[in-house]
Amino acid sequence: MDKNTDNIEKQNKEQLILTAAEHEFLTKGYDGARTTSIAKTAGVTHAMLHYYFRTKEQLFERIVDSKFSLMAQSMLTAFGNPNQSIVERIRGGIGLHFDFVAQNPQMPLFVINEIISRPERYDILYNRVQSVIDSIYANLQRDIDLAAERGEMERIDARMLFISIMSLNIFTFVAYPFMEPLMGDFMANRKVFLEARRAENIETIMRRIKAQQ
Amino acid sequence: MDKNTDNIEKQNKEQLILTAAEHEFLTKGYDGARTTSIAKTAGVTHAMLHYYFRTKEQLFERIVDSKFSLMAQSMLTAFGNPNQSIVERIRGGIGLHFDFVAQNPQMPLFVINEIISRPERYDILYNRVQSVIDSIYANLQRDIDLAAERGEMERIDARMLFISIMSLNIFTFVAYPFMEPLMGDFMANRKVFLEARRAENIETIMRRIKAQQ
DNA sequence: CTTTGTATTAACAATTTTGTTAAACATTGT
DNA sequence: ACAATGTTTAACAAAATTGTTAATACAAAG
Repeated sequence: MDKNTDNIEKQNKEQLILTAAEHEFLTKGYDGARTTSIAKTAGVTHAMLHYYFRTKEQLFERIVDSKFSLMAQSMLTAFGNPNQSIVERIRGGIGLHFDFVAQNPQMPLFVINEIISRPERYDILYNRVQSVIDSIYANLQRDIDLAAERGEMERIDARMLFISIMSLNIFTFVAYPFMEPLMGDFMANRKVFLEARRAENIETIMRRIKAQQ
Repeated sequence: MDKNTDNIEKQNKEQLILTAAEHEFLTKGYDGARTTSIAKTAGVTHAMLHYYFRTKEQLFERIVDSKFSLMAQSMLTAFGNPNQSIVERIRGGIGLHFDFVAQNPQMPLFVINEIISRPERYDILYNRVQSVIDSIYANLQRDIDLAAERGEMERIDARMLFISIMSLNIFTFVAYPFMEPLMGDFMANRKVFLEARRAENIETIMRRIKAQQ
């Protein structure tokens, strides 16, 4: 009668499936993923997978939910920093965001693909983060305007800035497999390249917002 | 005995399938695409589809080939301009590239997804464009270095510059469905937003390469 | 030690999807 | 007219994939 009878074991099985599913969905997308393949990777029969998660759909939602909130969080927390100057907060935010994407390089493409193929499903999700985004944007824009008036930086629309930062940071990883074979030695050492790219992105944005004299 | 008996009709059928297939593959990817759906959209029986293209795979390759060469071409021609100064060539190239992506907004994601899911297949394709890229890069880098020595612009690695431009231009469209609902009125008018974004991308890169005094 | 709910397996069912085939149909050159 | 070749249809076959079920094992509680 105890639901948690064998909690360790159960968590193991369920967790094994979730881990395998995460990898399968992130690398192959919903359509390319196979429940049999997930079960095989997890080392369970595919009936077990259906026992725990009923349908492929439900298993997928579990993965999507965790990845989405992580993604949204990363983009927002990077710029909510404490009592630094706005310019330094932006500089630090770019780096933080870059590092997050570097540690979850498949996530952006996964999220983008998923939203494109089933946009209607994410209305609820959007509503949940909308207010947070609005307030972050308002604060950021206010600080930018204030700093601009003091001549510390260029006046710029915070949303444009946001898009530019995400573009530079995310595209690096999204297009990595596409560019790597074309760039010869330039991207051969991934770590070296990513460090240079990180610095380049920061430099690009810093110059964009630097006050013109 | 004439293979081209009813050439108009045949081209119509074959072309109808190709057009429908292009749309299906670009919007749903290989795994999400259904040959029955393609046939239905094209207004032919699904046996017809197999008659003309034998397999889903072969039909897909027809689409991929055309899209890939277009994509590669766009990235390369944008910067091969005539006798302008290098700075003006770059400025113009960003705009040209942006406009190309604007007219083919689904292509980058399609190409990236395809390369990620079957990288091994594109070795031949890469070899074909490798030499062109190498020569474009060499010329661009040489012109940049010369201009930098004359103090007309900042010295910068041409490949880094290339990646930044592609990031800014492509990400705008790749992430459009993701950002649009989050940005409120900002992206409501697509045309207005894209024009502003185009200008912003040019401005960002121009500031990046502007000579520091 | 029986009951009860959960975990597990193996076999199977249902559906979807791709691909084939044989026969009917059409067109054109001779 | 008719042979030859390409086109089209409808029905079918094969495979893959998701999902179900019935039987059984197991662990814990009473």
